[in-house]
Amino acid sequence: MTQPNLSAVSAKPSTKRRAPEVRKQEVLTEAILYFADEGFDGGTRGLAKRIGITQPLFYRYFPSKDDLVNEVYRAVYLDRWQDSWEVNLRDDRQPIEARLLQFYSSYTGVVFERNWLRIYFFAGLKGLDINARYLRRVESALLIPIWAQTCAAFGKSPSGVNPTAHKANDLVWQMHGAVFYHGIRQQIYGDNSVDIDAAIQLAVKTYLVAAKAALMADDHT
Amino acid sequence: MTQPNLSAVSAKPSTKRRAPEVRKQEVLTEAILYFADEGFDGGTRGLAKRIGITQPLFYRYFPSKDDLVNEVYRAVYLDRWQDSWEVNLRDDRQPIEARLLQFYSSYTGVVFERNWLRIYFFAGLKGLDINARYLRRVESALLIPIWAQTCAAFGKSPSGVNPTAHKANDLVWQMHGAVFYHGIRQQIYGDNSVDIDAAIQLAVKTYLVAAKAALMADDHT
DNA sequence: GTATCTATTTATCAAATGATAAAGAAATTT
DNA sequence: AAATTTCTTTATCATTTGATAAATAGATAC
Repeated sequence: MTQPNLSAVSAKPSTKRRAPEVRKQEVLTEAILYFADEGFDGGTRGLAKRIGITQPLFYRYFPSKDDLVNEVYRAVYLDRWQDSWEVNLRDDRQPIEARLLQFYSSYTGVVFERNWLRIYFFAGLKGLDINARYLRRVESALLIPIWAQTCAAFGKSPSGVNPTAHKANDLVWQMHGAVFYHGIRQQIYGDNSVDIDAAIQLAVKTYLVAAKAALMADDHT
Repeated sequence: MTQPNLSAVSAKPSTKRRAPEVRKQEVLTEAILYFADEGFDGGTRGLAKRIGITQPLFYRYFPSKDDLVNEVYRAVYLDRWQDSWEVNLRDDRQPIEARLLQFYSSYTGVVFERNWLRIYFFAGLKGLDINARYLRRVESALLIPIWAQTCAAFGKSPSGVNPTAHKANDLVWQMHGAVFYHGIRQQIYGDNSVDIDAAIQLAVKTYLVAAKAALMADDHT
């Protein structure tokens, strides 16, 4: 009945024992990749296999799959926000165009990463409030400051501006949307003909021209 | 053992017998709504309940769930393409601005419908080629013609244009992306502060200004 | 070296999934 | 009205899912 040699041959040379914090971090790191690939309906067994552990081991580190998913969110969205974005946008030692180019270069470097964007859309489709919350932060911490800095760069005060037919931030949203759309095409649709840098340059340039025109139009501040 | 009255009371007054074509269409129509809500991982039992039939009945009309899903795609994407888009964009009896406004009004009316956009993203995340195929059609049938018409409107020939730092269609992609992004915010993220019409007007206006500048810049045709 | 602790696995569960076969019921044909 | 066709349901299956309990095995303490 006993097969002493078989167990010695076939068995697992792989999984070593880890310190709890190490293992938990390892699980979380792999979970990000896994859920980005499979969506949140991806099975815990598939994830376990990818890590090289057995499926019930999750439940020592996370009470339920939902808890794991929530930690994935936190890791992806909160931890990857860079405060330097907000700081650098306000640094008026550099011209506004340079600041915008630099910001979008850094921002898209984070946001147009496959995991980030895919998880973002999985969350949006699932009706979670992650996206709305994130967008609110983007608007208040990034887009509104961008408009304020743009106004300042052209010697205007944001409050005194009377936009012709659109709300003040619409131009910023337009630039942001144009850039973001290229990331979607690249990462979600798998279109590899997209040139992000070119898109950023064009969007920023177009934005500044349009903003200047809008700000100079009502020249009676 | 027999409960004659119970069956008469509780039983199903709902499901009537239908002609095959009618039922198949009914299933397809509801499947679009259902998969747009739940994603393609939504269960066949949930869909059956929503229609008011039993789950095995699907397999009389569709060999497998995958086949049903494929018919959903076809119905949503192929059947909703409007040839008038291509025609009207080329109708130079109207100024280019009016044509663009009219086109995006009609286009977003179709594409920014909840079902359409959600299924589009579910497909994209699942790695299906629907999106890439659709985008190729958008580019060849809509965006490239838009650029050609724009050039014509400013008295240029598309081939003779030497764009400064970007490819010829980048400006069109930028406009398209800015508009599309608003649909995403509205339908995927559930942001109801989005004003699509305003976004269209701004995007078209900005595009035409930028295109004019780009076309007039290299004035040596 | 034995005992204790804890990280990991094996075995297992209940629920849900896509799918099939056979039974039932509403039409239609004759 | 009986027979036949076909639309629909009931019963059921094999897999897969998230999750738990008990057994194993690698550490550390004594």
